[in-house]
Amino acid sequence: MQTTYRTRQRAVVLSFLINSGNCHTAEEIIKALEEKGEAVSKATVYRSLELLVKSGDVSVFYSSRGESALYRYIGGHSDHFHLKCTQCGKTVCADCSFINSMQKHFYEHHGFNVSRQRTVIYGVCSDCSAPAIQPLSH
Amino acid sequence: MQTTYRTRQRAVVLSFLINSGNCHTAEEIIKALEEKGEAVSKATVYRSLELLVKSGDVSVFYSSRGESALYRYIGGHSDHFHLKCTQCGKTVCADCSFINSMQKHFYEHHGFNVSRQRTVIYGVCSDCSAPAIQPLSH
DNA sequence: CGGAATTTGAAACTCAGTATCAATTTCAGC
DNA sequence: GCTGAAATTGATACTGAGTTTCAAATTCCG
Repeated sequence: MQTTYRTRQRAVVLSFLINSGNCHTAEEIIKALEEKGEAVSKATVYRSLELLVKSGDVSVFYSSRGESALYRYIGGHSDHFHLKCTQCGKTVCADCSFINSMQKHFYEHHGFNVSRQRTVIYGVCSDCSAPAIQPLSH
Repeated sequence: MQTTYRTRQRAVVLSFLINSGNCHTAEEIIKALEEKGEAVSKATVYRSLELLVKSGDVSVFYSSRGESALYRYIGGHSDHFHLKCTQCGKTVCADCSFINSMQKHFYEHHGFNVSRQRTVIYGVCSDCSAPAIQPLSH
């Protein structure tokens, strides 16, 4: 299925993500478009996002249950992982070359082709590490 | 808060996970206990799981939204990541020393203390990759 | 233009997980 | 072993992100 952006609604959702460049929940997008006077219904926003993810223009990433999925424009090529702090909930993007080694390792030793866009690394960020830094657990 | 297992319900949930050794959704646990005649209410199963996760005996892992969280007994020491295939949905546990390097990298370069139990690596498994690829065994 | 096919939006629905609260169980002190 | 405070349970109601439904609107294409 070829994704086309021939409707106002899809174009508006896509361009919102392109202009922002950041991660957004579906609800954020709905609200933002409403405020811009470019209202698009909930159902249509979800449907558009699904298409955009399928076409590779946008990445989804699911953190914990109870938190909404985050959508982000990647224009078909993304190079980062998400680091999510389990204490404060903040999400940071890690853009660095170590990721290549990781990808290589999992491919060569586990036959597993890592998806950079979808992977989430959980842990505790530096801000939340207690004064007396806990030793690496387990 | 010290986690104690002084109630029948918590003990039953824990021992179910210990005996199984596998990942289970909360609903699976509820149903299984019912069938064993050891019924524990939904609310209590969720509460017990939360305690068990806090105490480190059990790990949760959230895959995509729309799929339930998976709980698994880890007895306080787990050394693996979850590799989840975005095509067939299968989840594999990767237990290997490379994980130490990863943990070290994210700690040293990003100040981020990676949680092995909670992290999910997404990608495409060898079964779903193009025909010819065979992983090196590990 | 005109009819078929696609897309939209409002509203109802789903369902994993959470909150509520009265009833039950456990615990600590006696 | 008894007793009252504290913790825990379970039935049920609730929540909220995401999905489904279906009639109305829009787009496509000959």
